[in-house]
Amino acid sequence: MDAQSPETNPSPWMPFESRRRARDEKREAVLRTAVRLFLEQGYHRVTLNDVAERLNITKPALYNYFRSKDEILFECWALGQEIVDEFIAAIDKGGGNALAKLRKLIQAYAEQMTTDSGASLVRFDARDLTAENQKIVRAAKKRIDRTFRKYLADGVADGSIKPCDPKLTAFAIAGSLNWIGHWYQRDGAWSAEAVASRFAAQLTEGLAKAPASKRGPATPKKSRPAKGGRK
Amino acid sequence: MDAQSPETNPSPWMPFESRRRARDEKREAVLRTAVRLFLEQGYHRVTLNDVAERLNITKPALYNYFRSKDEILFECWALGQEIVDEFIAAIDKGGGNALAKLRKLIQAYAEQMTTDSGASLVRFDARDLTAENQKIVRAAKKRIDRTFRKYLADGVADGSIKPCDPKLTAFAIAGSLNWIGHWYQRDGAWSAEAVASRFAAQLTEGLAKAPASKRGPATPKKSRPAKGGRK
DNA sequence: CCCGTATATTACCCATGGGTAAGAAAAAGT
DNA sequence: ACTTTTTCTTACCCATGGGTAATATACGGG
Repeated sequence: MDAQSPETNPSPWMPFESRRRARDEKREAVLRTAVRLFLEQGYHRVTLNDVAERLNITKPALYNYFRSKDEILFECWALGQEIVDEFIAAIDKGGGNALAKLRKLIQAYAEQMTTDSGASLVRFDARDLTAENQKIVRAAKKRIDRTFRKYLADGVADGSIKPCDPKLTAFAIAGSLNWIGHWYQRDGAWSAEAVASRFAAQLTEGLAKAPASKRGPATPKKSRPAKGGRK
Repeated sequence: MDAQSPETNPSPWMPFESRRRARDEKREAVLRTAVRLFLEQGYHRVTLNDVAERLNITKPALYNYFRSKDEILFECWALGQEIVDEFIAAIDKGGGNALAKLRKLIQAYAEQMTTDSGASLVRFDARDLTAENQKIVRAAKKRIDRTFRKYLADGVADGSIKPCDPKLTAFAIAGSLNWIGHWYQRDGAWSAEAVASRFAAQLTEGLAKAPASKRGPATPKKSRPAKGGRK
């Protein structure tokens, strides 16, 4: 993930300097700044002046890139959702039985929750969007939910997961994962990958039918040299 | 806008009728209405006029009972927190080993999440409150978190729970439970108690050291472990 | 160097909604 | 009754902040 130095502005608008970056880069810079501010202070407490100020521009300049505040919010959300859709597609195409796919999904989703764009998926309020965009958000949430339920149901069917109610279990897992977006902070004791792998292990070990010996033994931290993040 | 919800018109201010209820009842009625509206539409989209209108009064009348909008929000939150504090105290005083207490806590907390006052604990944004009230909220959240972690740590210590990281596991459990406040709706297929007991079972069965038979905990020893881990 | 286009700024509009002032209308006290 | 206190209403204030208009500045091509 892009190194965004603390507190500094990665703004393409340097006060008195080359202001000639490509339009898309500026658009993205707006979104990165907006996401950060929305998460820090909450959408309703952040004004467009705040966003603009942090970018060394003025509010009306934002309207060259976006039509409204809620469109900015939506695009922020979309950035995060895009990533989720991508890894869902990748996992779905990949191999493994249902339980293995579920583990991958949990791992990827948990990691996503530790990022700004991931946290925005659960910490933004869809009701701040237009009716049309709310529909899009609802559809996306439904896609995620369906994926979790499908893996659970498939796992029960193929015997890799012990009988459970897919709907309720999906809610339980999603809740655990979404919550990461509320408490995780980069400067904490746990790396994103560490949190994700612990969650993947812990959330599935109660579900696996046979003693989960695929990769991580029941004892968590011995065999996995998962110290610093690879990648 | 729409007509009053047919079943729910607990307003002591009937249009042209007895307006003589006790002050505290009216205060509570304001809070019940406010909680409902805040949950339905979100704090920032609800105006005090909206709240007043649903109570058949006008906005300034609210200021006889509250000093500000954010005080109303805080009192709404406090109603829900009070209940949590009560059952935490009850469970803590009650019997059972750490695992049993954890189950009780999960059950009670899950049920609370299916109520308006419970959902408000996780769906309200503390940043809408004054700095002092934010401190109170943070302290309360910390109390809950400490309770979960304590039961987990005690359980690991007394052998009723298999080794795990109490902090991370507490987050996982709390996340599942808090999420209930986001998806549960009373008119769904599941009763609050049913959801709660399923969660209590499912979230702990992966933790229990011995295969948990339906009711009888594996080892109902007299274990009353040291309680003062830290304070 | 000039002109068209993209981009940014200054200055403004105005709906919204929290909050208040002043006084009417009930309750309660005497 | 009539006075006092509490409760509620009408009418208003005004800071906030999303959004716009008019205009200025930079940029790229001829």
